[in-house]
Amino acid sequence: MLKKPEDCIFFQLAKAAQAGVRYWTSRISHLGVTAVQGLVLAFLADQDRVSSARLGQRVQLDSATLTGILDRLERLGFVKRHKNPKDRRSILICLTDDGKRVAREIIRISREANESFLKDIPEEDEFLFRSVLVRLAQGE
Amino acid sequence: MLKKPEDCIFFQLAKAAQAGVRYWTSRISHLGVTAVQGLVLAFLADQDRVSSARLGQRVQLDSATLTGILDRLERLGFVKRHKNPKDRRSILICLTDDGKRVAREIIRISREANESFLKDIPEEDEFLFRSVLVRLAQGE
DNA sequence: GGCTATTTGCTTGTATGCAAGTAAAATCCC
DNA sequence: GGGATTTTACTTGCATACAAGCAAATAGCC
Repeated sequence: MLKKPEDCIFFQLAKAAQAGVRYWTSRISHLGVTAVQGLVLAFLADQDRVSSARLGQRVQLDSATLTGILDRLERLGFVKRHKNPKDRRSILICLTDDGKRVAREIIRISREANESFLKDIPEEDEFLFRSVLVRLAQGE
Repeated sequence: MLKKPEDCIFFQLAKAAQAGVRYWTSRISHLGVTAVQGLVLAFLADQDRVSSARLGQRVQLDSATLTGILDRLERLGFVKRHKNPKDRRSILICLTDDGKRVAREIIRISREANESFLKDIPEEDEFLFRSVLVRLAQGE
């Protein structure tokens, strides 16, 4: 922390991310899903019938965490676990029809939500900001 | 999400913050504290003998969350809850001698950790990046 | 073929976050 | 002065995160 603890990058990152989760949650909670559940549905809409391991790599979620999230998405009726005939260890995560509908709506909402969350950030700063985020996320 | 879910700002923020927490954790875990516990100790080193409410405002932590964190810091012997003679509802959070030692060490580590976490980010980009983080964190 | 190492999804235990609600104490307002 | 409102710290319940470890299944290697 330079002069104050508030200057610590880990604090600043955590609080900005929390603000993002709060905002994103407020935009999709009426669909009955949480922020993370909504992101997982969006990833599944982009690539369906994937193994839990592959989905976890894509969403960058621990297998322990993902198991719980899939449990809840399955209980909500948005997702189903299917057997993988090619590999009896793995499962194939599939969106249900309901899941597909909700996922499409989430993707629609996300466009507007991204824009309005960043409305006070000049366009030319946004590109740099996002690229730093991605660089830091990869960073190790 | 523009073309891909990975482009969603809420996803990018969350993953960058997670990487930050992982890095920060790896730097201070030998002291026996978690990432958040370490930040709370740093805030207490900056301002000791504060009420839980005031500390919560400063660290931007929910009172429910802070209660648990203080429980664990107290169990570790780094913090003590004292009565506030001026207001019997509130408590004064105080660093113990051990807590002060650890907090000083954490602050020392944080300088190097901030620098090395951001080592691939050009200086001129860092200022803009941090200012956007702070703006988004306040944003509502 | 058969033994070993790896992969896969899961469980358990701990630590945040946050919504909702509580009891005690202080404050407001007439 | 005293009732209504607000503040304070806490509790409960749920949803991530992640370390550690498990059993079943597959892949690698001799």
